[in-house]
Amino acid sequence: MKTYSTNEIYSDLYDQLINAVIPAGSKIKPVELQSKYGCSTNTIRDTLLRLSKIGLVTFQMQRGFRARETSPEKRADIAKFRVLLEQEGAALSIRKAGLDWEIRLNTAHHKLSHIETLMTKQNLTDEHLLIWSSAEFEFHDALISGCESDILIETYGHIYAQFRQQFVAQERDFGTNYFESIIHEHAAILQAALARNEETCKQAIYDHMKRNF
Amino acid sequence: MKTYSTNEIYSDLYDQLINAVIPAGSKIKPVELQSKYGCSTNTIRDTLLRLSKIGLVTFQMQRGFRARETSPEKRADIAKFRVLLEQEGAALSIRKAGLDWEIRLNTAHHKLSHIETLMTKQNLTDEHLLIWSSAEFEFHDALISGCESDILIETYGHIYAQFRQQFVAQERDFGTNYFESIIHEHAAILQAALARNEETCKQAIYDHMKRNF
DNA sequence: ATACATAAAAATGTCAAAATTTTTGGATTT
DNA sequence: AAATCCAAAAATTTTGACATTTTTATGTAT
Repeated sequence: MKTYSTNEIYSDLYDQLINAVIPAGSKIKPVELQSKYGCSTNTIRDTLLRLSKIGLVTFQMQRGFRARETSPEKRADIAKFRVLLEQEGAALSIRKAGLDWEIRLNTAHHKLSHIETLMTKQNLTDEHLLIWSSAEFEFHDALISGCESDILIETYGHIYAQFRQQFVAQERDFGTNYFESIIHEHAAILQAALARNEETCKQAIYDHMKRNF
Repeated sequence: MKTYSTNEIYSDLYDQLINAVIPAGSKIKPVELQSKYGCSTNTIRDTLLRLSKIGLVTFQMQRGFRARETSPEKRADIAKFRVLLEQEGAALSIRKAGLDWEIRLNTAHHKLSHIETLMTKQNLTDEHLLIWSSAEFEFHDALISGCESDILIETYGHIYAQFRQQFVAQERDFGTNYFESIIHEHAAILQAALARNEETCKQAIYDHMKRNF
């Protein structure tokens, strides 16, 4: 039987929350996870407290933990907030960042579009989805990485995680069309960013997200 | 000797962090707090993990806890991010909120301006500062309360707390002028909000914060 | 003196048991 | 049938001891 280090417990739970293996809104009981991870309930508690920092888990005194709730309203709320942060982060990057940023963004986009092209041709496994998911984050993270605001980047990371949590269970109807659309959307964002066109870039970010409102 | 409930430990530490009794950047050792609060180190650890959710405390595996670091750059960063969130929250409130919001905002402003007027006349005790601080938050919180975005409101709360933590130690040179200035700034925000003028309100928010950039 | 290795001390993390609180399910009353 | 009460069960929190890791202090070699 596999034994888990605390960090492994953390990232395993993280993945399960992100991929809705632990469904949004469901109760999370330390006792039930104890046997799986081979540790005490306290270690689980500790880990869940750390996950509550990024908002994947909610915590109430004497009532324990839950995977963060979801609803159509909450999904729209997160999506809109993500747009606000990403637009600001991208605009600041466009204004302030240098060549490093352009290279980083380009690289991230290259990886992402490679994976996305694959995914229009093959039927998609969970494995693919996991790789895609992290590549997508890296692209968006690269986009805002030149903004020179640590707190914006930190907060965006939390919101992106929550966004995944809320939507992943939702859109299992990916289909070929979906990836073909977002290939173009990501390309539009990249192009506007490299052209240093703030308004076009903001618009492209909005267009990329608007299906989720 | 006073005994503390866990919630009291939490809010006591919260206050100490907000008011820089625990200075920004300093190490926080559970063992040292244990005797003061009359509990085990684990309970302190638990509480500190919860405080790290709102960003007042940073945590690193195997390295324990610190009050969040401060520096001129970090202060400017937090202040600018606060402007972003508050401008968006206020603009959405202006667009969406109804009479309830106006009343709530007006009430909060009334309280705040009363306290601030007092503070131009008397010399200010820590007691006053504590009351002012919570009234100030209530006003800004009321301003964005009509935005219909839970995640924006939640995040704003965290950022506001961090803002206080970063700045309270800084501007001990309050002086009479300071309160006379912010009385006008708060009034300008209120007036623009009630007039439903988004751009003016955003500008007033910016003006209120710009001394901190 | 500087750098490196090592031992002692301090701090942090993990555990299992005990104490506390909440939830559950059945019996009783309205 | 709905609401209230109670006791048993389950879940959560707290504790103190123990294990691990990091930090500090000391001594040795370069």
